[in-house]
Amino acid sequence: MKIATWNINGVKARIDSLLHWLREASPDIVCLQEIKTVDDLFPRLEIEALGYNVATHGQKGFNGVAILSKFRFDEVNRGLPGNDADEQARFVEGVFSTKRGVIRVVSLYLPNGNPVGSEKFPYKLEWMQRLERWTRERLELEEPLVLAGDYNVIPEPEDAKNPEAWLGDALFQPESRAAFRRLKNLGMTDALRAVNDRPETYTFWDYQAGAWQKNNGIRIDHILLSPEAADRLRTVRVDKHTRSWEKPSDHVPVVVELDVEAA
DNA sequence: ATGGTGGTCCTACCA
Repeated sequence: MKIATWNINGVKARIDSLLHWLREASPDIVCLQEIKTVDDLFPRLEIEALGYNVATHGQKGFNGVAILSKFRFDEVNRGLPGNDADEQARFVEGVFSTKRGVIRVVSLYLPNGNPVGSEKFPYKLEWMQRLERWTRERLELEEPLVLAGDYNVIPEPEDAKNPEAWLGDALFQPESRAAFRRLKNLGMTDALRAVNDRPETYTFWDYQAGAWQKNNGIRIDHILLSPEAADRLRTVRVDKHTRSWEKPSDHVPVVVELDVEAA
């Protein structure tokens, strides 16, 4: 089973690229972030025509996440619990049947948090605290769990070409990095780090200042696996070539292959 | 480099 995450930075602007990549990569489950549309305007038909089921959690203009799946959804849960005042669409969970129990897959778009010092940074940390609590509860189920998405966290200096340039940024604050470590310390495995030690593996390059041309990237799109999922991890791949396409997203897909079969 | 680019939606806001 191939499970991918991709921040597509606007599904309407990216639909041709998305369809092309779906045909090329043939992932079984895809977690999308920043769809930037309400559910009714999501280009569902074109994607369904490729054999995918679609679950969206959209919002007008900003944010928005979705899961595409070649397998039928047993269950869909929208929104990260724990704060009824939070109206931002950043979290959707899909549950699927496998030959041995279920697999749970989350598409998450963690708050950016910039600028540090504004109300956006504590919102980011509060969201991460809720994600930690949610994950701790899900881990009690002892099921394969995949938390895939744009975490907006640079975990370590080696996850940036120029780490010193990010010192004042919410993505690289000690508090953001510590919250990401707490999530991992619950027992979650950073899939890419588990099987890939190649230097300069990034998932985001800014549109500005020739960042792509200079490979001035950062690794902020992560796939975290529960023990039951990590034990079945086969491969991890970053589809970096999509960043060279016309009208690219500033993020590229990350794909894991798990030794899990759908029912 | 108090800029640089891009998406959404039409006026700024977000990243």
